[in-house]
Amino acid sequence: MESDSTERRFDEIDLQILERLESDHDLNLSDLSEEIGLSKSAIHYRLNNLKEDGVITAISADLDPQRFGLEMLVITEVYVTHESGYAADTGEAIAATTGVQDVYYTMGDVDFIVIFRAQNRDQINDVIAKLIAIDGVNETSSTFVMDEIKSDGRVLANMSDEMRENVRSD
Amino acid sequence: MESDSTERRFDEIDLQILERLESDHDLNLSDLSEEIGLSKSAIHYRLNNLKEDGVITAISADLDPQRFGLEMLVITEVYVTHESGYAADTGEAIAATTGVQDVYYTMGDVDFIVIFRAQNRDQINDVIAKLIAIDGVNETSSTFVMDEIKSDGRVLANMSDEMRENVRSD
DNA sequence: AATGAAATCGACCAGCA
DNA sequence: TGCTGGTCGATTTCATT
Repeated sequence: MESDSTERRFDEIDLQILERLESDHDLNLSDLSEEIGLSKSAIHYRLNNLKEDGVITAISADLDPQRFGLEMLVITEVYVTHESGYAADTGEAIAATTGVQDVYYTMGDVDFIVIFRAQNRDQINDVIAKLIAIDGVNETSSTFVMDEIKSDGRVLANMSDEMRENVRSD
Repeated sequence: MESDSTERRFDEIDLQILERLESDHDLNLSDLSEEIGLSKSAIHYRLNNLKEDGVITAISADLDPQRFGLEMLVITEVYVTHESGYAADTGEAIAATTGVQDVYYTMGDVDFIVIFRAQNRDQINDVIAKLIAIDGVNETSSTFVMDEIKSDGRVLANMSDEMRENVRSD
């Protein structure tokens, strides 16, 4: 599983395989083989390369948060105190807070944007209290998400034609 | 693949299976079988139920955005005009914008929070221009993400012990 | 809901272009 | 390096409890 995390290029076959598997990995290698017009072994060979190369970071099961009672999604802006220099430690502490899903270190006014899920209001308060207690955190401002209109971490599925062209080898 | 999207409860075995597969589905059913102390068929049986029940929404390949040159992540706040009533149409239009990954309809000051990736500054400008052009959109304010400290959509992995207890059937 | 046996599918290998 | 066909091992399915 090697990965140097730099951009690379893909031929149309790799892009087709990736696009398909990014949406649904529960498939017949035989079907894919026919659709693309390449033997099963060849697809398997390409898949192995894509995994070793770190393009595919994992095969994972996607779970529905609703079925676990996680009906609330909160986006919190975190401001750090001016005195603290680079806020790397603060960022790590935020990321280590139980329940926190995403932590982004941002440019500009706000220092961190934090996203987390909760089953009820008490849990929301708990997380915010933990964030405020972190060394270097000065202030927080939370927004409640009323509707998750789109939440789609897929990479290729969200790429425009132009973006796709930029990674094509042909 | 039935799903009524309501909360349900899980026994410890289901939770163990889900926790494992959420992180890595490149599994060895035999290993899982030994770890958990249940026959391979039984685990497969439970897996089928979890899929049909909509708890597992998909098995998918996770791709590294960096390898596709998507080195920039942007978070944009979108404000709608006061005249437009419920902003459902506006939300759908935002979600349909090419490149956009997440769209959240939020309470309070800001109306939508939009997250998208780009390969270069031109693409960022393109997306923002498209957002402003949408009917009902009044103003946008974008923040550049300098460091993606944590970005982990896994559900069970981010649940606290308390949250986990709340969905346990035992 | 779980089991074991039978059918099916994916992983790997040696060889080839 | 990328692909093929075949073999072995693993998984999915099914009848049965």
